[in-house]
Amino acid sequence: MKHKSIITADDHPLLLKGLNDFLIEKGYNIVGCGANGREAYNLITKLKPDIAILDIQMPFMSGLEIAKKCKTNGISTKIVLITIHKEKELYNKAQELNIFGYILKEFAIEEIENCITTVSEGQPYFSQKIKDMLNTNSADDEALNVLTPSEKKILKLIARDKTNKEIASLLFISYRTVEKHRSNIINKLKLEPKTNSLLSWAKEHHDKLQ
Amino acid sequence: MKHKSIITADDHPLLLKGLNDFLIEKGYNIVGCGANGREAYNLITKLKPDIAILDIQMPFMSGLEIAKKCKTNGISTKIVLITIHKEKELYNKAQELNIFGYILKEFAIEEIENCITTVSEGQPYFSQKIKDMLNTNSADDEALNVLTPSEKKILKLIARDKTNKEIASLLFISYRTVEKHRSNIINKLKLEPKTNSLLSWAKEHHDKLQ
DNA sequence: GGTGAAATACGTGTTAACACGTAATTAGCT
DNA sequence: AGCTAATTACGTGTTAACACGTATTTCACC
Repeated sequence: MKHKSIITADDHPLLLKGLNDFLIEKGYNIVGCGANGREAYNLITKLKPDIAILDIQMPFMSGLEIAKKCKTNGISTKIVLITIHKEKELYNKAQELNIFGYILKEFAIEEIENCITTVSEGQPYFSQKIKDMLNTNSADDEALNVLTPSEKKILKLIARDKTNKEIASLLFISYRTVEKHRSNIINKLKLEPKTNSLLSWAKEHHDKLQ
Repeated sequence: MKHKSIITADDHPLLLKGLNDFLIEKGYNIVGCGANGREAYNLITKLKPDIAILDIQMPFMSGLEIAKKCKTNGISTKIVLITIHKEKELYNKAQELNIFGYILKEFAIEEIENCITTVSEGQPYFSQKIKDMLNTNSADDEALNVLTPSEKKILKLIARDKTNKEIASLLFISYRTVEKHRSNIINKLKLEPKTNSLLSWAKEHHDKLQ
């Protein structure tokens, strides 16, 4: 298992060093490492490693973009993302691309060996800790699924500080329709009956609105 | 210089490993390291190191809290904070406490040796990169300084979804006064003349409101 | 080809958040 | 003691964001 070739990449030099040192001490076969997304992608195309352990957030190219390009270019390197992001959105996106692993940096040391082992065998590995977190924190996410497509579209515009009339213009509908949607959204989300509870909610959850 | 005793602490195991490995390779005298704020503080009180390199965001006790306790307890350990936070607020707080250094994790490897050298000589070291960033990114921060204490207090409550009447009750003043403050804040911040521009602004900048 | 959900829209009314002007009181500073 | 900024407060008016009910059209789906 430890003969599998691995490359690593993170724009965080200290973290990259920590990761490399750890894996080398454990006897893994690190064949390269990059300081940003572009370097990482170049390494992958050149070395065609078995596994690439990548940060999501990197300059020039994100871990997700790298995964996408690998998929379209038919590179069989198995991508493992290692990140601080706990957002469900990213987690879902990761599962859609051919990503084999997703680890949180907080628990990297405990989980990374398990992850590499599992991924080496061709099985995906998604941190249990992430699953736990997403489950405990998904009340609002579920609420979002109650909304219809139009309602979601309007919510996004509300989060961008658009007034009802502006939204109406943008969507070529009456501002009264927007008002009605707004009212319906408040009902569905069961927001407290305050004047600006909807704007407030939209602002607080704007990261989940796309 | 390299004989100075140093302890490190970060709740991020990989990063902590990267930091320790790096410093040890460079020949520094690492006498201990902690995985969270409490461990870090215990190490400091026990070992009284010359320098403590701490993350800001840690469980149980933040780097800032540790600095504060060291100050009140008369411990002369020089605190260096190493963080991903680019917020001016934290930077300012750091300068108020007896903190000797402030480094961004992104540039840690380039700057940490300089920092340790400078701090060892009893001089404070604050990353030039932070200063650059704060200057380019401080339009809103400066705007905040235009506000009076009462106005800031009200802004915080607005960001917490309080209505004018609720704020009035909380502060034992008339809701008309709150309205006036609100109007004045909008003028000072030069917000666009929209109905909820203030709530919107407060929500977007609530992290800078304390 | 009917049925239900979604999208569209209006009538009517209430309220919170503003604008703009004015003004009294308080607090800090010299 | 005197000056300035801050805080407090009201009058008056406008508008955006709601609530609640109702009604038509569109569309997917069986």
